[in-house]
Amino acid sequence: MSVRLDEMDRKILGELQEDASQSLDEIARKIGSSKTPVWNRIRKMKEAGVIGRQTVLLDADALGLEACFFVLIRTSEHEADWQKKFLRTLRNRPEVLEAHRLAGDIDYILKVRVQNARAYDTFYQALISEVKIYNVTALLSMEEIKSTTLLPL
Amino acid sequence: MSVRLDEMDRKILGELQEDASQSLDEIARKIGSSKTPVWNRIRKMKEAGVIGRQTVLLDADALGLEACFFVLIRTSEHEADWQKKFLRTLRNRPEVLEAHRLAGDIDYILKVRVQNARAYDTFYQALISEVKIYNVTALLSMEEIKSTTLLPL
DNA sequence: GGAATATTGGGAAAATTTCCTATATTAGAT
DNA sequence: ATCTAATATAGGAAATTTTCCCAATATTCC
Repeated sequence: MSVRLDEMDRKILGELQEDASQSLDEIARKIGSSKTPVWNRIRKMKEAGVIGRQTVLLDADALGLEACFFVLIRTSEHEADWQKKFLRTLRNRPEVLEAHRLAGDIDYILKVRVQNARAYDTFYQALISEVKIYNVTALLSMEEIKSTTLLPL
Repeated sequence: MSVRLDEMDRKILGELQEDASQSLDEIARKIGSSKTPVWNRIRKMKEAGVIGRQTVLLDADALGLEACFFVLIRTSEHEADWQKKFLRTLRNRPEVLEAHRLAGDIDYILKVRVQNARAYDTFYQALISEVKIYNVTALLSMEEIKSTTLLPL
């Protein structure tokens, strides 16, 4: 299930992160190998779950999703039932791109992408009507300085 | 440069987001079309920038990046020079996966992925030594409830 | 309604993936 | 150090896929 990654594996991951549409021959040439090792290693890393979904990154603005909020949530409820319902709600809402349970003062942080402030308010109203929340602070992004899926290798 | 997206475009984008390794024939079959329209539309949306990078999502834990922090930053400096340097610093640091300039009380939010708390501290020390920052709060993620690159269509 | 324009479906060449086989390399045991 | 076993590699061939062309169909605009 797990794999020990060597230098070549990491180079392959780097190339795939950078551009997953490259041919095996191209990747092999760049890292100084041939297509078979590249292919075998990719297959193994997929099996092991190191490599997950192959996807395409879309331009949110072009799709009309021009507003991005970070939402800080405090709750008074900490029972299992409440949490389960809360998680289900978040997972069902496609505008929630990220959700983390935090250590400390603030219990959860969300990243939410919507068309505009009005759409955020609609989301917010729906959220607080579904689950009881003690305190919410929304941080509005004015500028996306950086946004990458590339993990450091 | 810009494209008006119709229903078929959105279906194609949905399929590509879901699994960018699908063949054109497969996508065409799913959305009830044939490979040529799918191919032409993808090409146009790439040219228009609606479709960006094709990538592979890696398992951060498998790569040893087990700690995720959200960093809230307040600064007293708002001159162009300071900001330029700050942005450059963030873009050069691969552990910074997201950075947004915010409206309101808090000036910036970062998402930072590192090996562990010690590595975060190293990053933090490097950051504050490079640029003057008034106040920093780090929120430690205990659990990634949701993390998706799939934009709602 | 008819001409102009754009889009579609199918096909063929080029490129790529997938997998096989033979060779080379590494690791372990004596 | 040397042999053996296990593993990884390079190259090649079949199957699949991409890329692009063309004729046919559908759509738009007078």
